[in-house]
Amino acid sequence: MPATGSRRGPTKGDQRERALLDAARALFRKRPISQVTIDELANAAGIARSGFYFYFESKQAVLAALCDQVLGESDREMAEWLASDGLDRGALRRGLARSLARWRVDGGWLREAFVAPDPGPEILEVRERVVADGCSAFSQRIERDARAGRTVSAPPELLASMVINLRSMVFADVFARPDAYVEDELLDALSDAILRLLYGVVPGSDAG
Amino acid sequence: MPATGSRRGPTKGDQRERALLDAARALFRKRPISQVTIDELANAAGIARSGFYFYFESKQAVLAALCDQVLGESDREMAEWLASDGLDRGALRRGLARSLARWRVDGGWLREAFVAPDPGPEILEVRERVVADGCSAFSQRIERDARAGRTVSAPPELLASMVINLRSMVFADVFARPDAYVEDELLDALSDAILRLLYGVVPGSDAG
DNA sequence: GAGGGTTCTCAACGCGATGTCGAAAATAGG
DNA sequence: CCTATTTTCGACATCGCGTTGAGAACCCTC
Repeated sequence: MPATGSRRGPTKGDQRERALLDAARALFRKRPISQVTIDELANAAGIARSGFYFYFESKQAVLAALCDQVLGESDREMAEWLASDGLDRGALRRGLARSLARWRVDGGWLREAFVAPDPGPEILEVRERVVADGCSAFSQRIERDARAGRTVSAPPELLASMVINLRSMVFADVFARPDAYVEDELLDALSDAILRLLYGVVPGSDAG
Repeated sequence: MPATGSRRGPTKGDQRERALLDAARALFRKRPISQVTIDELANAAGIARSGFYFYFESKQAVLAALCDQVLGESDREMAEWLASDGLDRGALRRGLARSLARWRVDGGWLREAFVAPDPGPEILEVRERVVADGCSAFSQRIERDARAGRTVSAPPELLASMVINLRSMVFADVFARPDAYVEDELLDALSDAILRLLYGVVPGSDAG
């Protein structure tokens, strides 16, 4: 099997690997992943098509690597709220804002990667890891709330996956129709919706 | 361009078109759409690969026709709740149950079709129509509630899309991991979540 | 600055899926 | 039975993927 990649110091090959990753990110931002051929990906990185396979096994593998990269960056987006106490709508809203900013840039292909019909094993692995991590982080927050006496009427894992999915889908929709929403209003509505979903009411709001 | 299909009376060709559609549905239930080749699709319907093109222009076209078919059947799932008055958790839950039953069978490929990265124009058209219809139906229900004095704190269209997406994602998850949920509990939790999302509280529940 | 191992590059090949064409077979009508 | 339309299929051309094996570039060490 090829695609062992380079192992020694940061030689020429590492530059190429980066170049491929960068080229891929740029291309995926412009066009559906399935329409980007390995040929043009390689060309964009300055090598021939067959050279591509020295670095990656397939387009899926590039995608997985790219996801890893981006998702690593995104880990801290919601950290503030996850660590916070009480409902803390402010922290939640800030986290959502950070998350939305990322979606605005890389949302398209990220969504493609994560929602793809038949992802290769590499993607599947990244996907499962990320979903599991996200759900467990949210679950913990929710369980903590439950112990603190806040009302939570469904299994925390289910609520966690609902919140995560809700966020993703709304952001995906924003990405698809950028002009349909005003960012501030959207963030307000989404924050409220999540708090309502989790706890039934929003402090300072008119629910009752 | 081929694929004009048969136009005269219900001759032999119409049977074949149906056979193709049926074969496609059966195959798509078993395997990711992208892995189903036109060759095996045609064979399953009893004709040679090249004969396929007499009936459809591409696999995408078959998929679009199939979506049309299924989505027509599904229109009435949530009708009861949409027409009902007040919170009517029972009607909501029944609608969700019906919807879930369909997802259990056709959810996989439907999701693939609707969530696909770069759908052909045919799919795109069906998709947009369905999403628009669904959102507007839900929006109307929500607006009616708002007028009736029930508290709704976000734009109805946004809430509608949240509810629809929430349902889809939860069902998609059920489809992916059938054993992770108990149907009754799931439906309870989802009904409550939706009511909470929309109105903040659930009648007879412990929110407050 | 020659040798030798590793790292990197690429042209050529084989494969499988798609879509097109034109000729032939089935079918229906007169 | 003869003819026109509908339906079927084999052969071809194309495109993208992944592999292979030969060799160029690089980087050490002596």
